[in-house]
Amino acid sequence: MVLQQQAYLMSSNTPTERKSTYHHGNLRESLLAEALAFLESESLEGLSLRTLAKRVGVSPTAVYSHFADKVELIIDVRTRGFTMLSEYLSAALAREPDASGERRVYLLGIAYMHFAQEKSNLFDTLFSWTPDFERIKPECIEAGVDSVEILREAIIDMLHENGLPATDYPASVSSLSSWSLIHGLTMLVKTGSIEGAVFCGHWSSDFSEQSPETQQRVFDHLLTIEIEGIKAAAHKLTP
Amino acid sequence: MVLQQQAYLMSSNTPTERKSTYHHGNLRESLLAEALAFLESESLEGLSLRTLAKRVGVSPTAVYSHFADKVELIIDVRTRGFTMLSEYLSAALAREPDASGERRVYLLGIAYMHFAQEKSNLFDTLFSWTPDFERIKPECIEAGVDSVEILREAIIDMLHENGLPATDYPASVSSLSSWSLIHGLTMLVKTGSIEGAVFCGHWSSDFSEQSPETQQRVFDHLLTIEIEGIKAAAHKLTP
DNA sequence: TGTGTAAAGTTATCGGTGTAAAGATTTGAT
DNA sequence: ATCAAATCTTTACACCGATAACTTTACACA
Repeated sequence: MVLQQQAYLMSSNTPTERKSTYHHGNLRESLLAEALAFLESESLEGLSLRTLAKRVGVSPTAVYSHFADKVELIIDVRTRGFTMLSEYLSAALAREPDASGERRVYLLGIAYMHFAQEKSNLFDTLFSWTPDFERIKPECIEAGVDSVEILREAIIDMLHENGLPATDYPASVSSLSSWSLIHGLTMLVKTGSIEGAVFCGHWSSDFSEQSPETQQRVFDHLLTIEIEGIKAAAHKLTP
Repeated sequence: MVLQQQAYLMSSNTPTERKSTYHHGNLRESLLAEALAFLESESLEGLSLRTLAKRVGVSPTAVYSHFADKVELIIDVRTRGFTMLSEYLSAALAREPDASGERRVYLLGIAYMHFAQEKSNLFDTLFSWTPDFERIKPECIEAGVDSVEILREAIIDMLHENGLPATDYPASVSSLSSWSLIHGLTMLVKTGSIEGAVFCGHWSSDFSEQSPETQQRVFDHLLTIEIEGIKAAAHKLTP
């Protein structure tokens, strides 16, 4: 690393365009960070290796020293994204340490939707894009599983709180049910499918134009249906 | 049209590459049909105007006589797709004309997932792709609303069958809840998110490797939770 | 029955993209 | 000190969406 510092000391040719090192030193990490930064404001569709390389200050094809192709970069971005989602969900629960299981299910649902809105393009990269099956990396699955485990634990506690069977199968099915509901709602809101569909004509205007209170109340009702459903159906959930 | 037929009679230059007409005559329709055919086997990401034009037998830029750009073509493909989805759902109900409301909710859920699997790339085009807000066409919304209306009617009947309030608000919220659940499950299965997440470790293997019976049973349980939830929460659903 | 205008399709071309191949530079182990 | 491996650059190619200027055809109107 001493040698690396020496490299930084080497002077550049032009004063305007100073390129102190031939070797970037941390290119792979920089590219992933830059990709995540890019997705803060622009969609995955608009992401290109060339602009990424330019922003990092490297030649267009330098990327290929660290990623086999564009797909592999996206794959690795996704792993980061899933980790970020898990941390986001954990943070939401940490803000209310003594929350009951049922309350935690609620908090997770809200947090999930918030993440999808705040990191909209990243969320799309996680759930509206899939690599070919054979290219999926175990690290990515690992990162993804964490999120669901958090939900699963909340569900199990909720089942216990209500004196319901909380063995593997009912816990799995209830988790999947809750996740599907929240994920579906999130996607439908994000893609604008709800506008003009369910509520157009039934409400005064589009869903996104409703007051936050109205949106909040609808969300609460959906989760009420979900939780009441789990309570009512739990004893029927046998493999 | 007589003149058009005359045009077809004009001989071509080479015998291998015969181009009988300068004017295609039905290009817009052909392009949309070809795009839908393309999505039968390949993803939206891989769809290009150039290959579309080539398949239809027309120059690369002829597309621009009928579509402002690639986005507009996709927009119109989506309108077709939503119509196809509505028809698919209607057809599923037509096969069981005397089904109860609750039964129809079930049938719609199954049909929705089947459509998403059979027309996977088209489904992605409908729900994982969105044009800029200002480019949305009313025809597309119209076509999309039809599907939800079918579900909404089933839900209303189901509410009536159970002596529950079936006015606008509870019907809307229940519809949204059911749609979200089915849509979320569909997306999670399609993107492979479920593999390795909820069931990895809790079941013997990945979800898609489960027997159809097992998958069916899980689906049934999810819908049981949903329907029981609506029944249990219906009286709480006030605006 | 011409005839001219607008619609429909073509060719040429531009900037941008992913990526393969070959060369230049740096690093680090021997 | 040297040399191979890793890293980055240069060059090049095929493909893509899109624009502009053109040719061809269709059709309304005289």
